[in-house]
Amino acid sequence: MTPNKPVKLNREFYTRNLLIVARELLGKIIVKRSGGKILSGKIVEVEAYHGDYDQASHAFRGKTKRNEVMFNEGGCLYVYFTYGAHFCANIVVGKKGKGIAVLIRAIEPVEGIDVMIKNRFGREIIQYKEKYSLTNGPGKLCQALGINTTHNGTDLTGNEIFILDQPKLKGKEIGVGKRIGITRSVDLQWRFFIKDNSFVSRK
DNA sequence: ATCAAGATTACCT
DNA sequence: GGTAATCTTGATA
Repeated sequence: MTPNKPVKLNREFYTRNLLIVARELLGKIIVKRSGGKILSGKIVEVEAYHGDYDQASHAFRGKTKRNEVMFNEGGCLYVYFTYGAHFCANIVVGKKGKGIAVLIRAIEPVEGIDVMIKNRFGREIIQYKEKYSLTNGPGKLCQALGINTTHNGTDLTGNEIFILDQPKLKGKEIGVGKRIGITRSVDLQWRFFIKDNSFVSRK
C-alpha cells in the first residue's frame, strides 16, 4: 500500500453551506504553483461573508465590477485590493448567483518558506526568526503566496491554485469569534480559527 | 466630478 | 497602546 495522496477539494466541497465550508476549510492546505515552485500553507483562520443579510459583505449591495466573482459558483478565488496596499483572498462558496465567500485570514507555511520570505521582504533571509509574521494576516499571506488581482476568478479545481483535503478538525480544536476590521454586522460570530496556532492573526 | 471608507499593515511611543 | 500610509471603489455626504 502506498500512502494516500492528498486529494484536491472538488466542486461539491465548495458548493455547500457557507458556515460549514468555512469551518471545514480550517486545517486544509492551500497550494499555489508558480514558475515550477510550489508554495503552500495550512489554513488556520477564516471569516465568512454572506451576500444577503450580512451588511459587512462586499456582495450585500449587489453585483459590482469589483465583486462580480463572488457571484460565481463556489470553488473560485475572489481577490480584491484594499487600503491602497493589500490584497485579500477569498474562496467563493455556494451556488451561482449568491455572492458568498470565505476570507482566508491566516495560514501556516508548509512548503516554499524561502520564497515566501522573499515575496514578503524582497530579499532572502537566512535563519528567519519570526516565521509567524510571514502569513498571520489576510494581506500578509497574499503577499507571501504572490496572490494579486490577476488571480481574481481563478478556478480552484484547476492546477494553478487549489486546496488539498486534510482530516476534519474536532469541534474543540476550533475557536469562534466576531470578525475583524469591519463596522457593520459586527455581532455575527463568523470568524473561525485553530486554537493555539501561533499564525492566527489575533487572540 | 468628488469624496470618504476600507475584510490592513508597519512602525511609533 | 495608537496612527500614518496609500489608492481603488462605490456612493453621492
